[in-house]
Amino acid sequence: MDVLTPGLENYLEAILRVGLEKEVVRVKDIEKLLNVKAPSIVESVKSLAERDLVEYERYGYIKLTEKGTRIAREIYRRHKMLAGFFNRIIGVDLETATQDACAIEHYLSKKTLDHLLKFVEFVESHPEREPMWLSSFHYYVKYGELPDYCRKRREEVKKGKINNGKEKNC
Amino acid sequence: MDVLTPGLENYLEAILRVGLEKEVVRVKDIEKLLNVKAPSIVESVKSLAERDLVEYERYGYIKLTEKGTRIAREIYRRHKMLAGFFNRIIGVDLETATQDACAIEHYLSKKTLDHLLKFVEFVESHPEREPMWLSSFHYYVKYGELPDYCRKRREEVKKGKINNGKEKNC
DNA sequence: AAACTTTGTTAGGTAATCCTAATAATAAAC
DNA sequence: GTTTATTATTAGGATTACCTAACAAAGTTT
Repeated sequence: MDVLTPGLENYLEAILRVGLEKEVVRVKDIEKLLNVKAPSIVESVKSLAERDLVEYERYGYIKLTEKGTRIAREIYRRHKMLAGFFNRIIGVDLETATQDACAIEHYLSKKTLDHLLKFVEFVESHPEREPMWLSSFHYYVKYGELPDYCRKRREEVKKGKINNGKEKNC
Repeated sequence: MDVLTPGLENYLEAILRVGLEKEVVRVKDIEKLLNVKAPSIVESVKSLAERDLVEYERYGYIKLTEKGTRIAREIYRRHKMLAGFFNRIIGVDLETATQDACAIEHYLSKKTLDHLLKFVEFVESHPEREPMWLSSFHYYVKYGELPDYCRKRREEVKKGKINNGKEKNC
């Protein structure tokens, strides 16, 4: 089950991410990516090596094993999903979204992660254009009020002119 | 600033929550609520007392100070918002939603929390009935496919019969 | 009020993550 | 091929947040 602590998950993910950009992964790369000092990294990489998730020899490169790669990809998928959710749906800037995804990605239950993933898929199932309600939400966040076409519609609903009950938030 | 560690935030919140249900708050109440052994609680309550967030004397009751109450309420608001988001919007059962809210509530940035709150408000701004797209999403999560009326509509869009570009996910 | 039960405290310990300072290995430059 | 610079490791410590076991106080029963 969940043998991996949040910290170790984070290192595993970082190793994968560095590996996507560079030929080889070294301690200093992780140092930069995670803003963590070298000794912490060495310690954690050793721990990952004990679990057969990475191969590592003193002063050498850090390489994910097959098992490590599999798990790291899983974690990274989670990360991207969460960051995308915060950024594209909730409307937070990418940097904050990424940071917050990092902060919570190791703590959510499988079930919630699954539902969130489905939510993102659902919302973005037609990626050519975002759903109307979502645009409306982004407008709401930005300007603090529902956009014009919504207000108008609401007035009408209020006056009883429209009430098909099929639309919410506009 | 964020002087409060995640753990302490959690105890503060727990004290508030117990206080909402019972006249007085004691160590054993927190013990039950958080599933944590007494010594951990005593330790943390002492720490909260040092910060003037609670009043506490050995073998006595635990009482939030004014400042403590203010902060605890803030934290609890966050908690409820997140649990509600997971439960009512993302569609996770209440127990899981609550658990996951607990797990992440101390780690999210102010910005993201703010956007999430707005999102919940936005979605539930007409609480009499949930938005159509949300019902559609819940159906999607449950049955793995878009509900009938959506599929039908999609077919029509595909055939070029409809394409007003104003609707997504149905 | 003595005995028992419940509750709270202290002391001491563990695990996960981080750190600094000192040391060692490797790589680069002269 | 020494010297220098970069990079990695070890040793030792701090913090947070838990725990168990032993003890102490408060509350309850008879």
